[in-house]
Amino acid sequence: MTDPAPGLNAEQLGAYFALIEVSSLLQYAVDEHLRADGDLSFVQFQILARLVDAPDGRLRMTDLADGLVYSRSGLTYQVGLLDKRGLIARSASPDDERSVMVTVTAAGRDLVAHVLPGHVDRVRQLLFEPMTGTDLATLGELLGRVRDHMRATPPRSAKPRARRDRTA
Amino acid sequence: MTDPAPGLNAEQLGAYFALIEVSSLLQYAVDEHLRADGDLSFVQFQILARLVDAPDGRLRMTDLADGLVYSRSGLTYQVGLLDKRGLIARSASPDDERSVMVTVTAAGRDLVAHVLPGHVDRVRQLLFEPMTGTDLATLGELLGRVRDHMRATPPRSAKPRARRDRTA
DNA sequence: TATTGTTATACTCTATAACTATA
DNA sequence: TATAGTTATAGAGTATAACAATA
Repeated sequence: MTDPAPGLNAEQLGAYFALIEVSSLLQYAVDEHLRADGDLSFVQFQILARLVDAPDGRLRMTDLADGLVYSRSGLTYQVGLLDKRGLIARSASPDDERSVMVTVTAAGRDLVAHVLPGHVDRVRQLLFEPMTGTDLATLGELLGRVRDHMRATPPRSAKPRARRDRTA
Repeated sequence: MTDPAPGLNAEQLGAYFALIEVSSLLQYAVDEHLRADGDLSFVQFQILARLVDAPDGRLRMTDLADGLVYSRSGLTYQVGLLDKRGLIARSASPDDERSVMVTVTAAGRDLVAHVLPGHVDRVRQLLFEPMTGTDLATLGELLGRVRDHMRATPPRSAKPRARRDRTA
């Protein structure tokens, strides 16, 4: 900072900070709405949304953990909360007895449907209102590319379970 | 989702999700590094970075709270932690007796300097590696515009203190 | 032996509300 | 009365490690 910073120029720094700030503000606004309108945290909403999107509304715990930047125990905790509220159901997987299938219930789908319009409103108002169609296409392509790079590159949240060499 | 979602088309949805995912992965990686290399959370690093950037390395608590999406008490807590470690110092403001000036200490500057190269490395590797120069310029301009829009538009984190009508 | 998931636990963080002091 | 900041408190969330069960 101050003087350009060793390695990132001013332009890069600006883009980096803007990204952090934009996503923070967006998540803050979206989280606030989800809690008020559906008593859901953003993480819980993401879990439900993924399930609604999945074939038959079902995913294994592991499939859920991937994609969400999340520890296994954290996911168990959140899924447990959703389970208590009857928004999802857990069942044994037929193929692999170790796995747990998570399925959205009708109530879960209803809640997502209830919450989605307002959610989308906020996103549109905050994120997309100041964009042109060209902006949108550019941003989507670019961020998609970056995401793939991040997912592919090096250390993922889905890091090997048994390793503890986190330098910490 | 599934069917385009009421109000956001597939392209918008993709950009939205990519943004959330990219910033989550980035923050996760960056946070991990900061903790390992400097025992700092991302929030703490942001506080220090803002101070290092400020004239005379000083800002009022209120100035710090703006910009960071943060409650006042949360900021007091984090600044308190930094204070205990001798990375910042607090003092009364000469002009306004109510205000508290926060100043980075030499130790704080040293720590930022120590941590910055690795921090920047991660950001560059994850975020900027898959970008062209044009991409960078575009992204910076676009996100800057969106940020200004978000800051200007409606409800900010710096929301009026005395209001409690949060629909909650 | 590796993988899936849960649990127990300990801790960090965050927000709300009440409070003090100054403008 | 409004603003700046702190504190007490209480709760949500997260991660680590240990554990059970299946592959």
